[in-house]
Amino acid sequence: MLTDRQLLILQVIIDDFILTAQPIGSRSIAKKDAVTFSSATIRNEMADLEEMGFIEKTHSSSGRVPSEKGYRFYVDHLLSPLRLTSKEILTIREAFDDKMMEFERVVQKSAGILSDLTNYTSIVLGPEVFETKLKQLQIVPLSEQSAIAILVTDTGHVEHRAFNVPVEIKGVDLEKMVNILNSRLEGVPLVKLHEKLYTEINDLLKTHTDQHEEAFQYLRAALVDEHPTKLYIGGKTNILMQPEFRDLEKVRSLYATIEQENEMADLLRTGEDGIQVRIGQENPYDAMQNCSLITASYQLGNDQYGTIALLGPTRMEYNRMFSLMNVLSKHMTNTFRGWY
Amino acid sequence: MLTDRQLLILQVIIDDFILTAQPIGSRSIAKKDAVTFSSATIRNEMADLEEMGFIEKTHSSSGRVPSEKGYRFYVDHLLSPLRLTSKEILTIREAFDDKMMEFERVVQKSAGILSDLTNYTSIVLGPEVFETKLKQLQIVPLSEQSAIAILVTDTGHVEHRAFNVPVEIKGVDLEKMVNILNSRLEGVPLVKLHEKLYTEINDLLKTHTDQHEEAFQYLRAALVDEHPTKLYIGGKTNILMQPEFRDLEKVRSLYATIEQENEMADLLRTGEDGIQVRIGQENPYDAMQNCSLITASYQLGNDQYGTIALLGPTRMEYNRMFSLMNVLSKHMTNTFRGWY
DNA sequence: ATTTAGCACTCACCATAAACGAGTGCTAAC
DNA sequence: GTTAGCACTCGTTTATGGTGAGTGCTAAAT
Repeated sequence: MLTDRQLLILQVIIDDFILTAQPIGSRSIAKKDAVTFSSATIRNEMADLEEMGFIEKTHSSSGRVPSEKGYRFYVDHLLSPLRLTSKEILTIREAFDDKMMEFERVVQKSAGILSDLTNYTSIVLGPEVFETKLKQLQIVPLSEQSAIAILVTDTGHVEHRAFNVPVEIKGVDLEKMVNILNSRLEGVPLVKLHEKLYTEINDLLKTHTDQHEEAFQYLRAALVDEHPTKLYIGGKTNILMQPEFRDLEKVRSLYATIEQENEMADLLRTGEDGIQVRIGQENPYDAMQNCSLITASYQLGNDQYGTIALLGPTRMEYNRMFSLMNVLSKHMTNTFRGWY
Repeated sequence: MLTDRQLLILQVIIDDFILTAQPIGSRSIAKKDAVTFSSATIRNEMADLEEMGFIEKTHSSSGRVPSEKGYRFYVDHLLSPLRLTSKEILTIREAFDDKMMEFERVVQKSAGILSDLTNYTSIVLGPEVFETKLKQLQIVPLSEQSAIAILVTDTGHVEHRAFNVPVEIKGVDLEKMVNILNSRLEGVPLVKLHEKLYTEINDLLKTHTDQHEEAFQYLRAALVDEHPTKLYIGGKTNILMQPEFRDLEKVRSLYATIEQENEMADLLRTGEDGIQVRIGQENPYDAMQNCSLITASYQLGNDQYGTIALLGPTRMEYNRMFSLMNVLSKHMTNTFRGWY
C-alpha cells in the first residue's frame, strides 16, 4: 500500500507531467507548497514508487515520468474532480441552445465541441442503426427511368438511394407498390427489412402481375444496401499538436487505425455505462500504445445507447476530460430525451 | 528563347527533382543517356537557366531546384503526356463499374480514388446547388410534435430537416399545406425558394386559417436554411507524407486554409473548362505557397459544372496528375450523363 | 529510525570545431 | 564551342568537451 506521502508525490508527478510533458525531478517536487520534506526524501520515495512500477525514468539520470500503471492508479484513485471554467460551460450550453432536431447534427456538433475544447480527437458512435425501425418509405420519381427511394426511420434518420426504373413500369404501379410496402413494413427494424421483404414478396407476387417483380428487385437493391454504423470524428488533426506525436510515422499509423471504421466502432461499442478509460496498452491496437481512449455513453430514446469518445496521448488532462465528457454526454442525452 | 539543350537540361532537372525532392547537380545530369555533353557545359547552361529564372540554388554551392517560373514553363511546354499504368486504369474503371446512382456517392468515390492514386489531397466541388430545382417536398410525421421535411431536387439531391410541429396543427392540415406547396414550388430553383415562399405565403394565408401561418413558419425555417456548397475532401492526411511538409506548422496552416469551405469553394469555382494548374504564388493563400493546385471540371447534366481538384506540393508529378484527372473527370461526366 | 545535506556520477543537450563531399564558377587548354 | 581541372563554398556529419538537471548513496542530523 502507498503511504500518504507517496500518494502526494505520485499525484504531483502526474499532475505536473500532464501539464509540461517533461520528466519531473525531485527538486521541482520539493518546491511545491504542499510538500514539506526535502528533495532527498523525495528521491528515496521516488525510488520506491519506481520499484512498484508507478513511475519510470527515461534514462538513468533523468526525472520521473508516469508509467501506464501510474496513470491507471491516478485515474482510479487520485482524480480530483475539476470544475469546468464558466467559459467551457458557456461554450457547451450555447452549442446546445439552438434547437437541433436531427441526430446527425447534434452528434456532429458534439464531436466538434469536444475536440475544440480539448484539442484532442473526438469520436462519436451512433446507436446501433439496426435497432431503429422503418417509419416510412417514399419514392420520388426523377425522370422516366430514375427515381429516388427515401427511407425514414422512427429516429428521424433519413437514407436515400437512387435507382433505375425499368421502362416497362409505370409510375402508378410504383406508387401502388410503395403503398403496399409502407402498410406492411412500418415499424419493422431495419435489420429485419431484408428478411421481411423476402417473405412479403410472395404476397405481392400473388396479387399482382409479374412486372412488379422487377421493380421490386430494384427497390430491394436500393433499400437493403448497407446501413453502416457511422462514426463522427472531430479534430482529427489535433493529434498533430501533441508533442508525443512529433514522429509522423506514429501519426500516420494512428490515422490508419482510426480510419478503420468497423474496428473503431467495435472498440467504442464495448463500453459500459458511465465513463471508461483505456490507457496505452489497454488498447488493442499497436498504434494506440501511447494513447488513452476515454469513452462515455449517451442515451437515445429509452433503450438505445451511443458512445462518445476522446482520443489523446496517455498524458491527458483526465480530470478535465472527465468533467467535459460527463457534461457533454448529459447534454446529448437531454437533447435526445423525448424525441421518440 | 531557350535552346534545345537548355530545354533538355531543364526537363531533366524538373523530372529528377519531382522524383527525388533533392537539388540536382550537373554531374547527375551528365550521367543521363540522353545527355551527350559534359558536366561543365551543363554548369554553364544551368547558370544561364538560373539567370533566366527557371531554376534556383538552395545555397551558393548547391545543385539546382526548379523555380515556380520553371514549373510553369514545364507545365506549359515540357509536359510529355504520360500513359497511365494498366493498374491505374483498372482501379478507376472498377470504381465506376458498380452502378452508382447518387451524386454524392460518385463524388465521394472519385475523391477517394484520386487521393489514393496520387497520395495527394483531393477536393471535389459539387455544382452550384442553387442552380438545382425543387422536385418534391415531403413531410413525414414522426410523432405528434415532430416531423421531418424532406426536400428532393431534380438532380436527385436529398436534404432533410426535422422540425417541431405545434400542437394546434393537425396532420391533415400539414398534408394539405404540403400539397399546395408542392404544386406551387415544383421546378423552383433552390436559390429562389426563400423569395418564392414569401410571395406564396400571402395566397396561402388568404385561403386558409391563421393556424397555418405558424406551421408555415416552421416549415420555412426547416427548408430555407443553408444549402452550403459542399466540399468533398479525400486523403487529407496524405499531405503528411510529402517531405516538404515536415514542418508541422506548415501542415497546420494548410489544413486551416483548406477547412475554410467557402474560400476553397470560391478558389475552385474560378476554373474554366479543361485542366488548370495554379503553382505556388499563383495561389491566393499564404499557406499554399509551396503547393500546386490542379483543377479539372466535370459536367453534370447539360449546363452544370463541378470541379475536381488536387492539392500537393509544387513538386508534383504533373504529367501523371494530368492524365489521371483527365480520365477521372471524363468518367464522372460520363456517369452523370443522361441522369437529368 | 527518519530525514536531510553533501557529493560523485550519469547522460541528454548544446555548442564549437574539424573533416567531408557534393556542388559551383572560372580559367585555360582542346 | 566544349571540356578538363581546380579552387572555393557551404550544408552535413562526426568528434569533442562543457553544462546542468537529475540521480543514488553515504554519513551526519534530527
